[in-house]
Amino acid sequence: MKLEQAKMEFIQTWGAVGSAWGIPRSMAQIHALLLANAEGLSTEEVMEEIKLSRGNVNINLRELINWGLISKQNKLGERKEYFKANHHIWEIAKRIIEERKKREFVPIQNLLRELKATKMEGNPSDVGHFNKLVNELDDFLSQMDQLSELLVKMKDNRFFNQFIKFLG
Amino acid sequence: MKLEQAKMEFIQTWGAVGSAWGIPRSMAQIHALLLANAEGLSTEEVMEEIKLSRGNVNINLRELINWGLISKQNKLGERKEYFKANHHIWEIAKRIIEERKKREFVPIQNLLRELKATKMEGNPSDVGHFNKLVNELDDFLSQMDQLSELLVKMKDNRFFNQFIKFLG
DNA sequence: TCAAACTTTCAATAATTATTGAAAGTTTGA
DNA sequence: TCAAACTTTCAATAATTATTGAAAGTTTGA
Repeated sequence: MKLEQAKMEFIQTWGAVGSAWGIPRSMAQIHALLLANAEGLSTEEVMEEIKLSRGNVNINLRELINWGLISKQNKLGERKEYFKANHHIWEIAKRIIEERKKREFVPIQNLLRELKATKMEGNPSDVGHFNKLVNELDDFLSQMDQLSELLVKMKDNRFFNQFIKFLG
Repeated sequence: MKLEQAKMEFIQTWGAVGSAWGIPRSMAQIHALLLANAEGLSTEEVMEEIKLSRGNVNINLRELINWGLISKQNKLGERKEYFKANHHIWEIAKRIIEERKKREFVPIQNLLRELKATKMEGNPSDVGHFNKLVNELDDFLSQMDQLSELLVKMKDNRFFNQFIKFLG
């Protein structure tokens, strides 16, 4: 199989999976493209490789920078900006976990904390059920939070491997 | 605060967070509503409480059943079907993890496995970089898979708590 | 067998989200 | 200071996804 072909498949799949989360397909595709290339690419090159408009590429490159998944590069004597992926898998995972936490955990945790602090009026047994739910969810989310902290502290597969082996 | 009001806030937030993943807002809202009620509700009641059309409620109730997050209930002497949430947090988490794995891990893992098995043609250093990426990603995803298996095996917060305390 | 009570389907539509591309903006070096 | 080389913005549009609601389908018990 030609390398180019393999890269394209990788980009397609990463894009599809990304959009199954809430990540825009183009953003995921651009990320995949940059991951697949050791060197940084320019906006033009990205546009060319995955057939996206200038605006789209510009916006999504910025977003990838915000996520901490890629960074700008300047080549000596060139004015053009190049974009290079962060290639350390654990770093990538860390960034993605953090971004998803922001969107998927924090809002619900904030609400739960608020609800816990509130005295409910209503049928006591219904109130009881609801408070139980709020408490259990909050506990659960705190646990997940702690787990993600642990994960984020790990630096590579090797450490993780031991950790898993130890528990399994 | 009135219980009803609190439930509504919970439903709203759960819906918003859900749609920040790939989960349809209505599906997440219906789930939240059923979680918040100890007893099962009928299609009519769900429609009434969160102002959704019959079709929408029907489809999303079915999807929640597919996810294993709710189940049908029949009340003695009544023809109507009632829908009741699974209220065990760890069960809920397990189902969600499994569904998300299907959508977010399996497709990329399949591709990676395929790519690993393929001999690439191209510039050796580019091929090297790409193969390294494929291998590292595959390793990483396997690890996450193992972690999720572990999580799913835990039955409640208490066990998880010890586990976390031990590691932290 | 029939009508009432219910559930399901699905084409049409609405809502949301992503994308385009041209125009405006910025930076650079001569 | 100016024009060339580049980046950014954003209104218009396209694409996708969710929702509606009426009609069709199914089940029940008399």
